[in-house]
Amino acid sequence: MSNNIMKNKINKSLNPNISVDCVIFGFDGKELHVLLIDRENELKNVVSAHALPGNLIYDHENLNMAAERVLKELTGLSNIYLEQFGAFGEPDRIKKKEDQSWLKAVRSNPNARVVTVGYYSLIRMSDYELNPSSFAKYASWIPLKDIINLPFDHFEILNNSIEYLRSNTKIRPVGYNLLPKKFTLNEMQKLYEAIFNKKIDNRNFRRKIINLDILDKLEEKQEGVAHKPANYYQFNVEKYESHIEKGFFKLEKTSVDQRIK
Amino acid sequence: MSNNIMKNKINKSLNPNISVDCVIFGFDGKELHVLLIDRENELKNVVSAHALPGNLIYDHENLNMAAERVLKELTGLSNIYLEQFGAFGEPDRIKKKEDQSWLKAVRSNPNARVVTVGYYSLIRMSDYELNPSSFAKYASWIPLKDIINLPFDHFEILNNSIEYLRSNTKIRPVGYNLLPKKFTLNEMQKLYEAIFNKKIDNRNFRRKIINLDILDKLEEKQEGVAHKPANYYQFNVEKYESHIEKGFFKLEKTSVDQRIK
DNA sequence: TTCATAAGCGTTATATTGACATTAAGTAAA
DNA sequence: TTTACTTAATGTCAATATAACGCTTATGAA
Repeated sequence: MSNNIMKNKINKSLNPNISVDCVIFGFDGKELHVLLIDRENELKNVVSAHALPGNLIYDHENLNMAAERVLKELTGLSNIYLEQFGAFGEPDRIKKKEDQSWLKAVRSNPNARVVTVGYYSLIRMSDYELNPSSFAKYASWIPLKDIINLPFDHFEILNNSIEYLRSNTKIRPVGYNLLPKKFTLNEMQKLYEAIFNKKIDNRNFRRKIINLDILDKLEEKQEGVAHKPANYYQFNVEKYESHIEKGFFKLEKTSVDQRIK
Repeated sequence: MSNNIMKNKINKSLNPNISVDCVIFGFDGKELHVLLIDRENELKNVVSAHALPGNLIYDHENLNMAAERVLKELTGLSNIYLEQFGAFGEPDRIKKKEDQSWLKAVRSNPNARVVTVGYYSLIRMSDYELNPSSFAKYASWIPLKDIINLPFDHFEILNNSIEYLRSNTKIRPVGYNLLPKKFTLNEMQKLYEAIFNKKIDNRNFRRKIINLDILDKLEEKQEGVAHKPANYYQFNVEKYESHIEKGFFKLEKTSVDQRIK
């Protein structure tokens, strides 16, 4: 048989049994958001308009490539570092009644059993929210706390990704991907509070972060704020990288579980 | 074994694109071992006789069930707690030339693209090595350090599982599943040294473990050993469970990388 | 001028860590 | 029965990290 024909065939074929789903976290300085696609563009009358960006993979691409491609196709985002956090394979995970009409609309084999691989990423919302036209028609940032259900097993996948994000944050600094280039220590603290949904003592947080020696203090300060202006900081990439493998963040005992007001 | 009958039966509902592979770690008091199946029972002339126990999943079972079933079918082990540690989906992961004959022998669709989900577990070798007849014909314990290659991407999967095991061990005590019911503190220390492949200061290790307050000191001592007999300890399951989420183990700086003699 | 708001700082008591060396208890061999 | 051998078991100190805690400062708004 001809390799080329074979190849072309394969290249175009979506594998009916394997998909990827992406959980993209964004931070706006106050709370965590998740990037969800808006399925109303594809079909009216779906029960829940939002869903995680995800789709079947091609047989010629690996899982990372698939996640990057799917994310780009569905949200316009590209060059995003994605990290795998789990595979989800309940046999009935896409069998819910309310999900069938959408499945039939977008899948050529809507009854196939699909195992999905979850990827997650942390990005600066500000890098993308300024130019929403590129993808806002199909995707939007939804505050994490407002997401109370999702189609298929996406809500479970989302919860898994949060657990993963938290345990990741305990062993490495995560702000580099989520915060703007320049940020204040309080913004950083709020990020950590948002991730853990806990309050953190500001004096201890500052001391810990400063002692990590991964930030450079800039000359610049906030302007136009009705309070003492905060100093801007930025990550020192070199030092940051060298700390990534060391493990560094523990919650203190007093940062008990409590909703942040 | 009636390979053909099995094959035909299974084929009706085996998903050709999704498999699970299991990395079962065992500890004999000295070093880590991995449970590998012996493919010579199925086919002569394979390049590497050993492989991770793994196979395609059924469409009616979830990933955990599949891993448990596959493990039991290939090694005889059952009631093993398995934990997922990653999905592996390189398009060419089962395309190596030397793996094709074996694939053709055991798969009805040997060219299908397969994404595999890795599961791992830690077990007491002593629970199983005493009764090898149950599975030793098809599987055997291989010292981790002796495993230098494996078919497909199994070596990469194995290395991933080790990384996972290590980071897991840093945040929770792992001995419960690997050590015998009764064990000495030195056995436990050797387990940690085996996992991290580093030497640990015995005084500091003892202090840390004792301070965790997850062990009960038994009245019993070693007998018949040509040195001061060590005290036996066992896990206090209640305390152990309550510590699991707390995170507890850090390597000290002096435990630099070095082969244990 | 005062007010409201968030920024930014410091100390103390406690707990944890790492580094390090000697004695104890048993078996085996002489 | 003495000695040798082997692994078990223990203690301390200095340095570091942690948690708890309240007041002052800089700015824009009223």
